[in-house]
Amino acid sequence: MSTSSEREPDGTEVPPLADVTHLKTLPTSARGQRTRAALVAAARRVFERDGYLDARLTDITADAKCSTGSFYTYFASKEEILQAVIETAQDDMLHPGAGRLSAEEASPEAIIRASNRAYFEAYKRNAKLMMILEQVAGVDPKFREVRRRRSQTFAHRNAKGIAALQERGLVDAGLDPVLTSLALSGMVSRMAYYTFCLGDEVPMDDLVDICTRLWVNALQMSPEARDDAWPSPRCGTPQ
Amino acid sequence: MSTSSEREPDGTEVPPLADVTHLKTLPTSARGQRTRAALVAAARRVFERDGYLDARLTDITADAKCSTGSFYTYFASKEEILQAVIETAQDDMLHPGAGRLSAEEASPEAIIRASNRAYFEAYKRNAKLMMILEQVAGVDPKFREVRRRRSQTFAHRNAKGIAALQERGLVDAGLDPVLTSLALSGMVSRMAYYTFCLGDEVPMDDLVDICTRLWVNALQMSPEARDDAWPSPRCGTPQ
Amino acid sequence: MSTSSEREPDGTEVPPLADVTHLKTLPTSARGQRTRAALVAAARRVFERDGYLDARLTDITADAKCSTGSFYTYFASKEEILQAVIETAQDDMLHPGAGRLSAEEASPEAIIRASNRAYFEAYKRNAKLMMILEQVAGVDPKFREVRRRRSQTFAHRNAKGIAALQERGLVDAGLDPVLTSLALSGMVSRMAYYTFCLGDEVPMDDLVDICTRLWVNALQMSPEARDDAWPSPRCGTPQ
Amino acid sequence: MSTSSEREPDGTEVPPLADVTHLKTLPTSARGQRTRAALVAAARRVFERDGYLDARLTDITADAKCSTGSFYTYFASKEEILQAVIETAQDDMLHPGAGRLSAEEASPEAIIRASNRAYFEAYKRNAKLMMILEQVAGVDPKFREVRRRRSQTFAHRNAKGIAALQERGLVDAGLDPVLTSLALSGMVSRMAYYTFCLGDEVPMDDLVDICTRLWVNALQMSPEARDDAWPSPRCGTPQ
DNA sequence: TATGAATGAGCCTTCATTCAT
DNA sequence: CATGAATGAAGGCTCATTCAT
Repeated sequence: MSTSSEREPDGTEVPPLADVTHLKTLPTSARGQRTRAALVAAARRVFERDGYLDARLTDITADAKCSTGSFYTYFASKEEILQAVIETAQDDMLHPGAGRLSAEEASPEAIIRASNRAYFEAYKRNAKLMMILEQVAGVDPKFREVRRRRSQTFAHRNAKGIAALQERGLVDAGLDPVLTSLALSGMVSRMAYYTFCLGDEVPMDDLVDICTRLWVNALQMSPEARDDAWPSPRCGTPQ
Repeated sequence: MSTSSEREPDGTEVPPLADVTHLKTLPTSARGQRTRAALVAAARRVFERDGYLDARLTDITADAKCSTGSFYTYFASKEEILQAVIETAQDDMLHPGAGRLSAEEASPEAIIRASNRAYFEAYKRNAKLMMILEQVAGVDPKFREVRRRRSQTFAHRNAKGIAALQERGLVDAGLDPVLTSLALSGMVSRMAYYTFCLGDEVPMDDLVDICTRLWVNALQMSPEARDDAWPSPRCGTPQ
Repeated sequence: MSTSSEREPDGTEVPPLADVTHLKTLPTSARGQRTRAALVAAARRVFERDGYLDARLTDITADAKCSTGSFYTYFASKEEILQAVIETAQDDMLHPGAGRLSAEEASPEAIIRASNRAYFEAYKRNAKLMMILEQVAGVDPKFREVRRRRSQTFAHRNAKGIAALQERGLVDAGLDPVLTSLALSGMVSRMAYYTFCLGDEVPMDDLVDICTRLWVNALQMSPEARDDAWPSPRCGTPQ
Repeated sequence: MSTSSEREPDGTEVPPLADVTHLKTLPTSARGQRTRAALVAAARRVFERDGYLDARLTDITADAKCSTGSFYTYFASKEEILQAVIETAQDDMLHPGAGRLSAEEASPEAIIRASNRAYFEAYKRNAKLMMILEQVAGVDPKFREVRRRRSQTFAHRNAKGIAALQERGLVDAGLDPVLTSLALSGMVSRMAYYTFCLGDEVPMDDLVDICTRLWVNALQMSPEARDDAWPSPRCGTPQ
């Protein structure tokens, strides 16, 4: 779990996606850890079933087979357990671990394509949780910030990639890398939301194809450049 | 107010953005219409100030200087008055009335640019209401549907424009016009949300520039085509 | 309609079954009378459909095709229109007009039987209204009084009949005529309530048979007396 | 408390008078049981004072010295606590425990008399609650059913007693035992309602006398039979 | 006389959080 | 550490009645 600040492969620090300063310390005993884990798992089930706002703490504790009092042994509030639930999905979202292509062996387009696919697949796996996050982000500024950090992590990564491609003269140098990354990453995340949260049922391959093509076009990547090996950071993973 | 189905300039019917079948009939007397209008205006103020979920009906009626009972003369619930509030903003969002360029006198790029600018400006004017809509869409499927219809109205418009440009050979013929429109329109609306709802403070001109450039690039519009006059439907207005 | 105090055949005064002192005077114009009658008819329909407590005045005025304001032209309150509705049924209940047997031509038992049958048939015709009356009597002392007067009218009638039979030596002289009448009349009205309000589905003939037999037995009417002509007031009509 | 199905002395099962399937489970801890009992006692007091419909939940919790929230720990609604209140009175009504005469030592008439007296005395003790039950039975079908079951319990008992007397040739064999029991039991319960709920102030002894006499007469019990020992089930307890 | 919009007091219910056992 | 009973503020909604037009 990404409970402490991490570093990207190039050494840039990745800000934690949520404020992980727990009021409650993690339990030391094995039994305590089991109870805490049961609560987090139960909370995810209940949140995904009922939504965050409609979820009752008693449903969570019932599902976790513990008393309401025990809840407060591990979490200070309903909010805090949601944060814990979200954290369990962050690794999966940030480092999907699939489709990682080394820059030496893959062209820029292939890397963008792989990143997009990895993103969409991770989003699909966590779609219900993403809906929860959208729900609370609409209500609670704290979770708007959580979502913003997640977006920025992706946008920074991609901005760096775009800038690198610009330096190598492979893409439109007139594009502001930060705004471009923000826009294109937002485009991909929006598509993911439409498809996996709202259920618009676009086939996975079509999603990957159209987004990759639009990225490549938007960056004005020259035909020859698309096949070039692309040295440094990953790019194309949207926010 | 767009209470009845309308038609686009080209004759296509625009679906109403919300189910305008009121349970409560619109008041006939002038006095009733005044009261109803006062309630809708008050509701908008209160929703924008406190958010939808935290808004209390009594705050609305107090602001509208009428009794709680009068509220229920015109609306069956908080939900229903929100729908009415949203309707009052729909015309402004769908037909900004600014920057309309006739196809005879403007190039495709100019039209896209004008549409994007008009969209961003309308979004800015209604930003708080858009946040409200995001908030309730996260909570209530009925309003997810309202938002979805709004998106689809824009996406359909733009898909038609893209298809027209493809027929004229001015843009990448390999792009699926519907998915492309969905993606690029989503990109623009996401940028609007970042900027005007989350307060990321990007200057209006930069927003218009980057989005227009990315549209043009993504569609692979040839340099000469950008200056072409572009006959039929507007394009570039994002969802 | 029994809007003024009446007299029994023997000259005894029958108390009005409801306080018929109208706050509102009866309308003089033909139009007014039509509207009032429409309201009373509508009220009966709505009360029978929804019950008194759940009936809304607006449903009544809507059914009567007049405005809410007009209601108060004719009635001072919801209570008052219920009284008016009940009055319309009183004649039917008190003077069923069927099965009246002259004492010269009928035996005591035949008269009791005819009275019981007339009562049950009148109750059946007005069963829903009787349920309404039970409902409001449970809630409002004013209507408990209405019901009590109705009971007493029957009980007085019957007490007189029992006393007459006792004088003629045809029935058990040791029975207090008032209490006996109260008990036996109550028995019959209870059976009517079970059957026609609660829906216990006892055939009409069985109802009449069992009640008549129990009356005759309870009074210890001698076999020969049963066939005797029975001079004066009707007897056996329960409360 | 009669929370589980019971058996009559002769082995017949007595149906529970109310659906005792609680949505809320009975509290296990002593503290919980104390609170629940306090609420039920408070509810009875408040209902008897204000009537069911006018009773406010806050009055009940105030009287029970607990918070409004605690009410919902034990009861799902006002309706449900009324059911609980009624149950506490059922034992007293069904098994008054007074005047039970063994069939070996008492005549049929003595048993009827004792049963009537026991019924009237139990009714008097619970008169206010009986009014509440009448009130809600007029409004809520669920409680009409509760009342119906109570009636049927008495009616079944008595029907059995009547049938036994018929078999022994002591009473009119031509009477349908079920309808006869229904009618005579209804007569007694009606008298109880008049006297103890409407306040008609008939002395207890007169009530017992007249009802017993009417029962005995109605059944055509022969003078010698009245003194007979009467073996099996109790009879005369009205509904 | 007819209309129908306006009134507003009143109460049931929820559920995150606390704390005595 | 575990338990689960106790807490209590807060607000949406109804509908009989009034009254200006």
